[in-house]
This record gives sequence, structure tokens and C-alpha cells, in this order.
Amino acid sequence: MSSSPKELWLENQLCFPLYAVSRLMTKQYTPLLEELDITYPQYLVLLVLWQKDDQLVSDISKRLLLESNTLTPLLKRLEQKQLVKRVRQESDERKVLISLTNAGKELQNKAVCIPERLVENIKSEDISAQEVEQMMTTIHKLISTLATTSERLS
Amino acid sequence: MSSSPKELWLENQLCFPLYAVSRLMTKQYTPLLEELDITYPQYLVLLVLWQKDDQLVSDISKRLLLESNTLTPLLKRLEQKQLVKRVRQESDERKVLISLTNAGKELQNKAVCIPERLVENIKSEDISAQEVEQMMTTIHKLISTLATTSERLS
DNA sequence: AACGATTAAATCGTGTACGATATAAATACA
DNA sequence: TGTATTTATATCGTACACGATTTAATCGTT
Repeated sequence: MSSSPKELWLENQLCFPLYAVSRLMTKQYTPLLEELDITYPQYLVLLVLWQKDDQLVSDISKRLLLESNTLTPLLKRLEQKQLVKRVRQESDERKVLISLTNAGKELQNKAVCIPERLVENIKSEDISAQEVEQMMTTIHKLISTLATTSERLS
Repeated sequence: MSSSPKELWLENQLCFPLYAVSRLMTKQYTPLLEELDITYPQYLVLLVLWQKDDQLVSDISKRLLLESNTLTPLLKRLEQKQLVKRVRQESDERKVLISLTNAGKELQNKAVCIPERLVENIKSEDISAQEVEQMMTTIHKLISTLATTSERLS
């Protein structure tokens, strides 16, 4: 069936399954987030702000592992939707503080049901809660390994 | 520290860790793939073709879970790089067969070392091979669950 | 005070992702 | 044999991602 060495098979590489599952998971969120009129990365930013309001672009950047070149336009779109304010700090004009508007705070009420609804959607007989738990533990370890190595490179 | 219910914490949602680890993993590939002058999704397409040459756009689509709206421009870029040919089938003019050029086939020789080099990079004392194995098993189950549910919806 | 180095965001260009729609070919079937 | 339906790919518009660079403000050192 295959001509290539098995190291190069799609399934045997770490990358593809992670890439595929990430995209599929995002697609699960999409219809739920449409009700809030936000995208998935916008939802992540709001999660960060709901947990702690008034954060710098650089704070959000560290949290989501996204650079300003991704965050700046995204935050401008959230500002257009009147969900956040972007205010340049007086004490240090380089920094921009991101704060939730009232609408942004209130959106949290519509969002609280999302995690629950999502878990409902992906429930499967084949996959135990304990198994998912374990996967998450490994992924968190992987993230800290990879995040520090890519930090070292930049 | 936090004002939001813990269901809405970034770390407790399935989505963010999967999203973050996928992007971090892709970044690990980037410098290796630069040597081949291809991007990560282009690499995935080539992996599919190296395993079995001469596949339809729809075959690659099923394999990578990417639609034609993503694949068509990507394949055109691979064609520009002279790595693949795109030939419309005579028997059925709707179908487009994707085949490796000689350069595309030869690129495999430069790619064989990538999986090994990558595993080297992400090796960590905290993470056992068995643990990664287990994570992959769970992720594969998740993918088949999610892929079938999203198929049902479309 | 002066000026090079650092830092925080923003800008730019390229390449995905993907929903929605379009196009054109093949098929079904009345 | 038309004609409605389905299928395979392509096109379009929007929104990320991200490397590279720019801009402007602050810091550090002399």
C-alpha cells in the first residue's frame, strides 16, 4: 500500500493528530460561539479577561501564546463589537490596557453554559473521563516543554 | 484572583490546551521545513502523497480533513514549486488528480530525518514515551468521534 | 543631557482555515 | 431526451497565525 518509510506515515507523526484534533475541536465551538457573535480566538481572549479584567496586550500574549501581530487586529475587532476597551497607559505610553466593557462582562452569562454543552457533544462510549484527564496532563507537560524551548529560541 | 466560575478558566477547557499544543508543535516543524522550502500544511499533503502517489483532491481532503477551499490554493502553490502536478481526469472532468513530480519524490529523501529530529527536540524528562503513546491513543479516539459528528452535521 | 539598547505594540506580507456560494460535469430519472 | 439533482472542485470574503520589520517610548550607561 505504501511506498514511504513508516516514520513518514501521517498517523505515526505527532503533528497531524494534534493538528487535526485542534481544528475539529474548534469546529465544535463554532456554532455555540456564533450565538455570541464571536470567533474562537476571540472567545479565548474573553476567557482570559473574564478570569481577570484589565490586562495588558503583553499579559494576554503570554497567556495565549499569541504575539501582538495576531492580538492587535483581533482586539481591534473585539473593540468594534464594543466588548473591550483599548487604552494606552499614561505611565508608560508603550503599553495598552485591555478592559471589558459592560457588554463584554455581560457576555459571560451567555458563555457559562458553553463548556458543559461542549462536553455533552464530544461524549463517547470509547473515551473515559479519566482517559481525557490523563491526556490533558500530558498535553500540559508538552506545552510547558515546547513553550520554554521556543522561548529560548527567540 | 479570578472572578469567573472555574468552568470558564482557560486551563479547564479542553479547547485551549489542544489549540496551544498544536500551534507549538507546528512551530517545532517550521525551521526543519524551511530547509525544504515548504510550509507545515504543505508537508502534510506531501506526506499523504509520499505514502501513496496519484490521489484525487477529494482523497487528500478525506485524509487531512481539509476542504477544497483550503486545498486548492495550497496545491496550486505546491504546483508552482514544481513539487506536484494537477491533472484533470479525462474520464470525469470534475476530478483533479494530484501527482508528485520527480522533485516532489526526491524531496522525500530530505524529509525522512524530520520525525527523528523532532522527537529529539521535544524529548523531556517529565514525559515518558509510554505517556505520549497513551495520549495519541486518546487523541485518535477523539478525532474519530469528532470527525464523524461533524460529518453528520454537514 | 545624550544616545545606544531594550521593550511594547503595531504594521506588513504570506499562507492557511473555513463558511458560503459558484461552476461545471456527471448522474438519475421522469 | 431533457431536466433536476448530485458531485468535485474552485472562488470569495473574513479572520486568524506568524516571521520580519517598524515605530515610539523607556531605560541604562556614561
